[in-house]
Amino acid sequence: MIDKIKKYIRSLEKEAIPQLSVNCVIFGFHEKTLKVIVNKIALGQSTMFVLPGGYVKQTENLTDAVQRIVKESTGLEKILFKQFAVFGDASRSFEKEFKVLRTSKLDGDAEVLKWFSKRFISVCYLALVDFSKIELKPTQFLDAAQWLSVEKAKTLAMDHSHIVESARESLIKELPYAPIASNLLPPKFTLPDLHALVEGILGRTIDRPNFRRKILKSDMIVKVGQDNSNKRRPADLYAFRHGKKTSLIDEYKLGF
Amino acid sequence: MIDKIKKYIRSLEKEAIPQLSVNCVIFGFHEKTLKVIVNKIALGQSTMFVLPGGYVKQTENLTDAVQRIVKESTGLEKILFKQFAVFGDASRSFEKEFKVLRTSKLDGDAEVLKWFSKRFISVCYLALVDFSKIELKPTQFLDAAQWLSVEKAKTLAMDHSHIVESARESLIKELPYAPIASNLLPPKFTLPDLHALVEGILGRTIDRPNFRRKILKSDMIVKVGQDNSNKRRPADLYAFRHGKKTSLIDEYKLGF
DNA sequence: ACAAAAGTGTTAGAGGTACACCCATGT
DNA sequence: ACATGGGTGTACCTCTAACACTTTTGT
Repeated sequence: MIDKIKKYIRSLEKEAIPQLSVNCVIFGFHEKTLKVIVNKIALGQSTMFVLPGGYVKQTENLTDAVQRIVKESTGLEKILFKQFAVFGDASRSFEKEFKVLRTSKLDGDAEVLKWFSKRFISVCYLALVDFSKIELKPTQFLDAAQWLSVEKAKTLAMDHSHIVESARESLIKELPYAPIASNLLPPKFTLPDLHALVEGILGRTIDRPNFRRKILKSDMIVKVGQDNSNKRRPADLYAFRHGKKTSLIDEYKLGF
Repeated sequence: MIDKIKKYIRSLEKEAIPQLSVNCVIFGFHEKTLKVIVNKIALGQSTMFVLPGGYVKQTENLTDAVQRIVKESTGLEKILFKQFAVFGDASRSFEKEFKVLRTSKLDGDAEVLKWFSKRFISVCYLALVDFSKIELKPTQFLDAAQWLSVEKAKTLAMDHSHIVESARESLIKELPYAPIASNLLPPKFTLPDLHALVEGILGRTIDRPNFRRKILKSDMIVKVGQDNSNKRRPADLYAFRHGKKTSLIDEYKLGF
């Protein structure tokens, strides 16, 4: 294992841009909750959770690196993503995290420790995926990824919790302008679904009747059937009209 | 000159993060126009304009690098700035720009050419300054910076025009949330000034009477006197109440 | 007196908020 | 029948957009 890691590090030193990484906050929506994908790292007795991420090849565009990383974790290819922040303070490295893992064999290895103690600048992207289409996969050095509710993602390694928080803020700011909902929901969905999603993103309640009217008047969704699920009164199913606007408000109003 | 550049490059190779740079879009407002600071590079017969920028030292936070660069160009220290995008496609370098400068001695120098042909990832920041406080200064390798109207900043070197355009979009999106106006105007200003500023940022007209009412009702500015300027009817002078909200709308409404 | 820019008033209509109410289904 | 969640109606109020109007200055 350690040899495999060393080999990987050496290949990065040749191919990758030094001290630069990419991290992805991959959002999904399930059971009325906004969730993100995290990777579990278990070395020795300690475990920690990190965001999916990786390095950028010299010959690779940043966006291509993101697509590669998202595909690794989710199998999906053409999804919506957006660069939202860069984290790169002078002290930003995995050095602390590595020193905590006393029980790991890696701890003693100078070459590996040195690599992970380097300062890294991370360009961060948020990505939106349809939860129901995702089959989480193990990646090269990690166990299978897993979903974690955004509310519970407060104890990730290094600054990754901050990255999630920042991604969420960015998502809120983008909500009015970008087709966010249509990327987080399956092709067919009910209005209560959409309502819960928007409430989940904003972190507050929205009057249900008013929400319905606003969305319906905007003309961005069409009724496509009935919900066959087995609960109470069946809800109408809707789909976003593609080609039409799919953002939740239609222009820069900004209060003016 | 060329030796000085070579020396600089060698110092960067020791101290700076490789392939990473910082660029600043420094906005100011003057004569009812939104402007940005650019540097003129004159080598041989050709000239080109670039955004203020520089490298990040290994031991330096990104924000410290930005402050250093802004200070170099403007002399100002505590100003508002915000990271808004990263540009870093695989083909992003100054190679083309350098090859165009046939008449320059630098063109023939392999070491310098190689340095400037490297792929660079640029973390971009927008900064807001009070135009009236700025005294533009020449920097290490450049003539004095100069103000250029945003509308005319379409032909900067490499992708710098795109960076400006992107900064402006970001500024518009931030307008409702951040204290933008108070950083672009002098401490005392008239309502017509503020009106023109917002129109300048948004790139469209706003009904003057309605604008006045909206701003005044928001309670974020106070009357502090009369304008002593020598035109027509004197306008009232206002100042932002610090401590109070200074953004143009007060909360995330987002259409809901 | 007149032009130009600052500042005030007014009105119709759109949009937001809050809440009461009706409807369809499973148990 | 009744609880639950889906879906509709409506009244009140605020905000917006548009434009007419008044005021204060310099010439």
